[in-house]
Amino acid sequence: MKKISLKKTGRFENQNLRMTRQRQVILEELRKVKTHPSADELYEKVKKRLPHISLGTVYRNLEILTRLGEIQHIEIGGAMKRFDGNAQSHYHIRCIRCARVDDLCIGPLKQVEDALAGSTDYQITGHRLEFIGFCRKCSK
Amino acid sequence: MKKISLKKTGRFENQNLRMTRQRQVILEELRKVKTHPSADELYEKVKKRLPHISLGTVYRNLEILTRLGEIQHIEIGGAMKRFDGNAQSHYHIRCIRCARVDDLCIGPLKQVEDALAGSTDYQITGHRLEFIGFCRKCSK
DNA sequence: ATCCATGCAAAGCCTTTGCACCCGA
DNA sequence: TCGGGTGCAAAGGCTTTGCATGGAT
Repeated sequence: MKKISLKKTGRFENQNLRMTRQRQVILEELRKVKTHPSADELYEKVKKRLPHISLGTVYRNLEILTRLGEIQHIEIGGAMKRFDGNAQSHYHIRCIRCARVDDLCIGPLKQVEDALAGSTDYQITGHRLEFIGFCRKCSK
Repeated sequence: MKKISLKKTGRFENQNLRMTRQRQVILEELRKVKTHPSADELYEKVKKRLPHISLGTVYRNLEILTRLGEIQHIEIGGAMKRFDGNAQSHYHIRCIRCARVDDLCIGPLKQVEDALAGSTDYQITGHRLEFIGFCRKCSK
């Protein structure tokens, strides 16, 4: 497998970060798969190459790599669930900074699901769309 | 405040569910606010009217009400974070039944953010879109 | 009178964190 | 060498669950 190098980007050096064996393997294993593993699933994969790695290290590195933009979280919102008394289909917008969530008054965008036509073998039942940005208060 | 009645829909009776005072108040309080409270925040509100209610009851009812379609969760994905080795912006599709997540090969839909123009005072920085449905295996 | 729902508390789960030692640059 | 990184384990925070009791129909 081609060894992944991030040195050219300078992302690590510029932030006083080091490329440890653990970090490298975590990144390689995540890049290798097409699935979207949880931290624990990735931990299991990495452990085959580095049997003594700890789950905490996996978490720490995933957080760092996400911050650097090398990988991404799949998830809208935080770990804490939020509830909406309005069961009607509508979209939300979330503030990056203060985590506030507001409703949007635009209705379901038909073109969204249309755009998907033919490019998946899933049987689509719906979609969820969330915008992110800064709320008025946090824009200042 | 207008008392909420779900009896006309038969949603409760048909499923051998009962409309308890706790369930009613939880639903009323959630309908009353425009924010999107977490379970705990809602618990605090409900507790003002029913001081002896337990957090567990709030959780149980939110789960039931969501299942009935009376309210909705705001959150894509589950409580467990998932990671993607591809930091490029792309969309995901998630299977309702087995929770599997796949990438979609359609790029960012420009019209999505365009559709929002003028209907929010947020400073938009991006959006997240996730489709939901049944994967091929679970469609059978 | 049923049996679903509740309150309480314990258990679960995923994630974060403190600390002493390790090691990449 | 030096300070970021690691392993380990404990702590955290939110959510779920077991159980005896309560209450809606």
